[in-house]
Amino acid sequence: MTSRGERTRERLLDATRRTVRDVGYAHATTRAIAAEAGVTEATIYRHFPDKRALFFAAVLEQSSSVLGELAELPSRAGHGTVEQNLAWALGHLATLRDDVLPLELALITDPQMALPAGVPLLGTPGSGEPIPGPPGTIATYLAAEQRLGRVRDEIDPDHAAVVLLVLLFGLSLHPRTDQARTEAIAAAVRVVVLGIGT
Amino acid sequence: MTSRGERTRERLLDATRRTVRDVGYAHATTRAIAAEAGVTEATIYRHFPDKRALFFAAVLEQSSSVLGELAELPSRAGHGTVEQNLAWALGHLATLRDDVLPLELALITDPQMALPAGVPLLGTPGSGEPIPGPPGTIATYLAAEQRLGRVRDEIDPDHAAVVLLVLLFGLSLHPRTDQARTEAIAAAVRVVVLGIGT
Amino acid sequence: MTSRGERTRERLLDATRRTVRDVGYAHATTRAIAAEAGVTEATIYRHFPDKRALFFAAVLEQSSSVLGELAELPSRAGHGTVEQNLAWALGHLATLRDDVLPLELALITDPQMALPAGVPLLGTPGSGEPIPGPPGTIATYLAAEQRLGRVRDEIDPDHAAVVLLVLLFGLSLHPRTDQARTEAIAAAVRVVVLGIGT
Amino acid sequence: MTSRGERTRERLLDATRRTVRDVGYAHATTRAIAAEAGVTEATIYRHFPDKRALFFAAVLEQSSSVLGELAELPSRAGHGTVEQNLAWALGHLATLRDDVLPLELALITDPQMALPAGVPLLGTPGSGEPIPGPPGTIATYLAAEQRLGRVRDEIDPDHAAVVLLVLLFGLSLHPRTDQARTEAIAAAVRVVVLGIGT
DNA sequence: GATGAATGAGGATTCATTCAT
DNA sequence: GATGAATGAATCCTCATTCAT
Repeated sequence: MTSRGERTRERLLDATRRTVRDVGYAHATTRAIAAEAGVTEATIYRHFPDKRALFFAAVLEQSSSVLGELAELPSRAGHGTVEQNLAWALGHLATLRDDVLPLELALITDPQMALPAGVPLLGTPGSGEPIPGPPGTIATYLAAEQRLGRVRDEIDPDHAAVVLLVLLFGLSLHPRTDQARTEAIAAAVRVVVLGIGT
Repeated sequence: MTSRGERTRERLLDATRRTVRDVGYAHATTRAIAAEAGVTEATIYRHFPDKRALFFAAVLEQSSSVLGELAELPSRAGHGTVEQNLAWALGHLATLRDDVLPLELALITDPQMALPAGVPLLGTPGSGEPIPGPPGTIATYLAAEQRLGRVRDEIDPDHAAVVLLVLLFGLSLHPRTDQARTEAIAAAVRVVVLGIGT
Repeated sequence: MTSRGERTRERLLDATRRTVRDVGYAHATTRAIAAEAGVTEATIYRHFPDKRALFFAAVLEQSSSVLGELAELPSRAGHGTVEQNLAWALGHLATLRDDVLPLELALITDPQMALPAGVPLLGTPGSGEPIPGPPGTIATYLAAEQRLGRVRDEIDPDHAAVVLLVLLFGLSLHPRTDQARTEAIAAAVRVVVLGIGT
Repeated sequence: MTSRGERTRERLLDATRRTVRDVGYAHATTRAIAAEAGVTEATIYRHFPDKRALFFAAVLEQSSSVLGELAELPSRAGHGTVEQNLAWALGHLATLRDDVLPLELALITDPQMALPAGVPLLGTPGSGEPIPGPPGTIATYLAAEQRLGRVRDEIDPDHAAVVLLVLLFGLSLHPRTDQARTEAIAAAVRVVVLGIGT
C-alpha cells in the first residue's frame, strides 16, 4: 500500500519524463514539471534535494527495469538467429531510449553535468576490463556467438557492441512511430550483420 | 577587402562555435559568446536578429565548406577499397561534427528550436526523393559501388548511409583525441563493411 | 514530573539558542532548529504560535534566572570594592549575553520584530521613572555607593549604568574564551572606575 | 560630469543604506532596494557582482570620508581638553554609525558573512601590532595625551580606545535625535574621563 | 503529542533582448 | 558600427506555516 509520499514521488518522476519528452530538456523547468505533476514547485524539493537528483532518479528508475530484462541476452546465444537476437535486444533498449535519451544528451552536452556513478549506457570499449551495462551485455553475447561460430572471428565483440548501440542511439534521434522504429532497427541490424561488402 | 562589420561577424561565429564546444550549449549564453568574441552583447544583435539566427549561421557556415569536399565521394566509386572510401568520408565529416554536434543535439532535443529549411545533416531515408546532404551523397556513392559489384545487392543504399552516419554521430559523442577517433571510425567502418555474421 | 510535552518544549528552547549561536540569527530557520531539537518542524507549532514566540521564549527563559541573581547587586554596596562589585555584575550578565545577544541584535535591527512588553535588557535612562531590568539594578547600586561616598558625586547613576552595560554589550560582540572575556571585562571596568583623565 | 552609470550606481548605494535603515537588514531584499532606487533588480547586477558586494560598497563609501576626517585626531593632542577631543571624535564617528551599524551587526551576527579585508571599525586590542582604523587612531591620540600628562599613566591606550568605541557602538543602538545623541555621547565621555570612583 | 506531506509567497540571480548615445 | 545601460520574464530554490493522519 503505497503511501501518499510514494505516490507523489512517482508522479514527479513521471511528470519529469513526460515534460522532458514534450518540451525538451532545456525547457523542462521545475515550474513546468511541478505543474505537470499537479503539485507545487516546493514539493519537488521535499522529495529530491535538487533538480539534478530529480532527473537522475527519473532516468535510473526507468533504466533498471529495462536493463534487468536485457541481462538474459547472453543466454540466447545459439538460439534463433543472431539477427533476431540483436534486433530483440536493440528493440528492447529502444523503449528505454525514448525516456532516457534527452537526459543522456544533456549529460553528454553539458560539461557541468556530471554523472553520478553508474548508468553507463554507451560505455567505452578498449579499456580492458569487462564493460558494465548494455555494451558489456551485448559484447558478452557476441563473444558467445563467436565461440559457436555464428559470428566472424575477425570481429572484436567490444567494438561491435558499441557499433550496435551507437546505431540505436542515432536511430533514436529520429522520432518515429513504434512500428516504423522497429522496422528501422531491424533494417539497421541486417546491414550490420550482413555487412555491406561482397 | 573585409570591412569591420564582416570581421566582427566572423569573430562572432567563431566565438559561438568555440563557446559551445567549451561550455556546452546550455551555458553558451549571449554574454559568454560576446565575451569570447571581445564585443558587447548588443553587437550580436547588430549582426543577427536573435540568438537562434546566430547559432544557425555558425553551423551553416562551418558545414558548407566541409560538405563541399564531401561531394566528390561518389566519384571515388571503383577506386581504392569501399572501406577506405567510407573511412575517408566519415573521417572528413567527423571534423565537422566537432563544431556542429552540440548545436545539432540542441536542435534535435529542443522542440522550440525549429530548423530553418536546409541543414539536413542526418537526413531521413525512405521518403522517396533524392536525399540532400551527407546521407544523399553517401547513398549515391553506395549505389554506384553497388552497380560496380563492390557492395552487396541486398543492401538498401539509403538505409546503409543512415547507418553509417548514425554511427559517426554516435562515435562523436565519445570525446577522444584525433588519432584515437580516426581509428575508432576505421574500426567501425570495418565492422559494417565486413558484417558481423558468417 | 515533566511530561513529554514539557521536555520537548525545553528541547526546542535549547535548540533555538544553540542554533542561533552556531549559525547566526539569519540562518536559524525553523528547519535548522527542529533538526537540532530532533523533532519535526510541525512540532514547533504545537508548542509556540509562531517563530517569534519561540525566540522570545528562548530569550526570556534564559534571562530570568540570570536577572534574578543580579538583583542582589545593590545589597553589595559598601562591601568589597566598587570595581569588584561591578566586575562581578557585568561578568554575570556576560553569560546571559552569549545566549541572548544575537536575538537582541535581531530585535534592535529588525523593525518588524517588535518587542513584547518586558525584556528591557538595555533600558533607556533619563526618562525619570525607576528603570527596570539591569540598568535599573546597576543604577540603584551606584546610587547606594554614591551615598556611601564610594562613587563621585558628579556622576549620574543612570548614565553611568548605561555606560557600563553598553560596554558589556560591545565587549560581547568580540567572541573570546571565557577566561579572556573575564579579563576584558575587568580591564574595561577599571578604565571606567579610574577614569582616563588625571 | 557623472555618467548615467555613475549616477545609477550612486542611487543604488543610497537606496541600500536607506532601505537597511528603514526596514532592517533582514528585509533589505534586492527587490526592495531596486524599488527604492527606482530601477529593476537586474540593474543591481550590472553594477555589483552580488548582494554582498552591494552592501560592502554601501558601507565602504560612507566610511572612507568619515574616517579620513578622523585621522586628524592625534594632532589635536594637547589642544582643548581631552574630553572635548574625544567627544568630537565620537560625535564624528556617530554619524557614520547610523548608516553602517545595521550592516556591521549583520557582519558580526552572521558567521557566513565574511568581511572583505579592511573596515576594522571595532578592532581587537592586545594583538601587539598597531591597530588600524578608528581603534588605532584613538589609541594613538590617547598615547600622545599620556605623554603630555593629560591621560593617566595606568591607562592602556588600546584598551581605553576600545572602551570608548564600544561605548559609541552601544549608544548608537538607541535611536535618538541628533541633539539627544550628541548629549548622550558627551555624558558618556565625561563618565569615562572622570572615572566613577573617588 | 507528534509527524510527513504539502504549500504560497518570496529569495537572489541570470538571460535574451532593446534603446539612447 | 558598436557600446553601456537598462529591463521583464524566468530560473532554481528556501522559508514559515498548515493540515490530515
